[in-house]
Amino acid sequence: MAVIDDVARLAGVSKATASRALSGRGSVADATRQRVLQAAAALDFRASPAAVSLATGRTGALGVLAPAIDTWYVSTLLRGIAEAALSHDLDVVLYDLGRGAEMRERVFERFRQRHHIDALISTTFALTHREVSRLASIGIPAVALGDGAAGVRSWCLDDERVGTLATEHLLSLGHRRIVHVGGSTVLDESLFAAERLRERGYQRAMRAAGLQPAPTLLHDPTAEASYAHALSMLRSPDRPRAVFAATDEIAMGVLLAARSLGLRVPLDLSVVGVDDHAYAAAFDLTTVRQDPREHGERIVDWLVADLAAPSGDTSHELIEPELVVRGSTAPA
Amino acid sequence: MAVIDDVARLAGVSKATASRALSGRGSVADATRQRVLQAAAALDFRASPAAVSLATGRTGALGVLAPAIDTWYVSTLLRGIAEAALSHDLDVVLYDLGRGAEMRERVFERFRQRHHIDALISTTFALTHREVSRLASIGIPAVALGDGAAGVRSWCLDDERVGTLATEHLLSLGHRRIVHVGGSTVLDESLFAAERLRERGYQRAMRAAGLQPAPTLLHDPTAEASYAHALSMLRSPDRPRAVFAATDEIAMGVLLAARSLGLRVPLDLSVVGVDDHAYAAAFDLTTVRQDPREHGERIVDWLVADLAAPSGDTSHELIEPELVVRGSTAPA
DNA sequence: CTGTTAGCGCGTTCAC
DNA sequence: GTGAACGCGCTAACAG
Repeated sequence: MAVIDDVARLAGVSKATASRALSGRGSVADATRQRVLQAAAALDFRASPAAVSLATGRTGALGVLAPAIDTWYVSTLLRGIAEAALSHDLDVVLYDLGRGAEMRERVFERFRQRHHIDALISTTFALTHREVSRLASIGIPAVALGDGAAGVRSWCLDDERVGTLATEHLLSLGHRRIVHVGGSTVLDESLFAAERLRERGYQRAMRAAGLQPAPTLLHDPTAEASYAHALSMLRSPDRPRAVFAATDEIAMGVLLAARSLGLRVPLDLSVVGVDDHAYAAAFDLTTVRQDPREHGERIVDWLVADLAAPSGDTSHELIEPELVVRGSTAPA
Repeated sequence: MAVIDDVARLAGVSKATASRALSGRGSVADATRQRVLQAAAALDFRASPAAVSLATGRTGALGVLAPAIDTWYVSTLLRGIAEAALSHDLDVVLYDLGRGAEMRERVFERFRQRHHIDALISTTFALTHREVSRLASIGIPAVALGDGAAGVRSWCLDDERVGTLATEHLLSLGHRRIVHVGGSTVLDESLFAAERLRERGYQRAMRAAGLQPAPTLLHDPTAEASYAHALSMLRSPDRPRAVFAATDEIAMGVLLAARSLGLRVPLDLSVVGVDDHAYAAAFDLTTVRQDPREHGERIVDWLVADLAAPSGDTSHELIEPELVVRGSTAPA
């Protein structure tokens, strides 16, 4: 494999000039640049990432810190990040926190090593306070998608707005017996934050309509747990006529339960979810959409700009959710 | 941040000795090694990955080449890979091929650069012949999970066995009107290979039972497309009494269609899927399990061993599938 | 605008 | 078993 010295020799210039011509930094005469570029192409020259990294202190890689990536939201987000990173000529290094404490500890220990990555993207609401402060002490810039930490640029879906959007949709259809089914409290406190905000949005919308919010039903945020809980909820004689589920996965569990009980959706029961999960259309589910792929692209673009010219921006930006009406909701 | 010179000085030895003591290569007196280790710990020394990489030619990273990672199989596989890589102190660099041709081209172009990664794991059946040969010319060792390429160590689910397992289960329950619903041919030829094998397994089992296999119904391998197709299939007067779906996602579409037509599962219709998808239990779906997480761990472990001592092994290993019986299948 | 020189932080000969 | 010197491939600082 050709090295930069070969290119310089073939172009009849010094290593330094070749480097300048190749990287675009520093000024080089046009004719000289052309010769260098041609020589590089002829030799199929590729700079050694390790050498560049050692000389510049940059790695050309972005780290992504994610809790269990086998979920719709995180894996879709990752696609957006990977695509955007590639277009900026950056590698994506994946750190999966898993679902247990042991992995998390090992990942954070690994972070203390130097210069594996130029910047870190922490995704979804899974960092503890201790982890946030550990990240801060590493010295590489970090941004967060989700509940923002102090001193870190972050984006977050406006989860309270999610709750009011979904609830107001049901209210506008004339529903009054509306129940909110949420996720569990067993996961991280910071994940719980999103759930609490969605619940609060629901309660606010109910009260604004002069209605008493029903107690939120909590369980594991999976279709399976939701199915089991929804069965008993829907068997009750005073069952709700409308359900606002905190995620599409939960909503799917409710839909499956309703169907197996012979309830017709949306005639006997209206259901709204959150996410616009890949299956939401197949379930004909009305939902509040968020677009993780676009989130990923947005965060990478921002990071690349900030890497080039650090802005010191530590703002926390709310992402506006969008209601998608499908066939799972109908007038009361 | 402390460098190895600081460690050497504190321990009262030379850089060379410090390096030997830290890496474990070369012989160092026990007492000396202890002093170096203590000094390193005291200074919280971490070797610079870039410098190590430049000196040794190793990057300490594994590349993972994946088609669209927002699918259950790939994202779960990625978890297994990430966890295993972490335990071997390796980074995971993600290359998402996406669903279009443009991304693929850019990813493969990127591969031509040197030494981003020590080895490459290509996952699921998505490589074209041209891509396989491009990979081969890169010079970094590659292994494949899926349809094996010549000269590359590979693992693959025994897809024909998948088909016979599922079909024989339905046959053993007394079913005779069994239809196979498969994925589409619009994706890569190599993905199609798995589908064809599952179909062949179905046909073989049917013929072995003295039955005529029905023509396979093909459509996009999503729950949504499956739902639409299943509706018309199940409305037909001579509808099947049992369905073997090529994936759980397809099976879910069939189940949703059956329920919306008022058909009772498994009384009126038995359904078998493939994967043991995260939702399979919620759907109470009988399925042929594969364990992508375990596949990921297995492949990384093999790779690490082969990196340490290249075996030249280019064998192609079949992974045995396992039937999981749940409530979506019952006697005819 | 260009060439020379000096590192970046390690691993690794080769002497001793 | 240990130390001095060199090299990995590139970029940055300084002259010219």
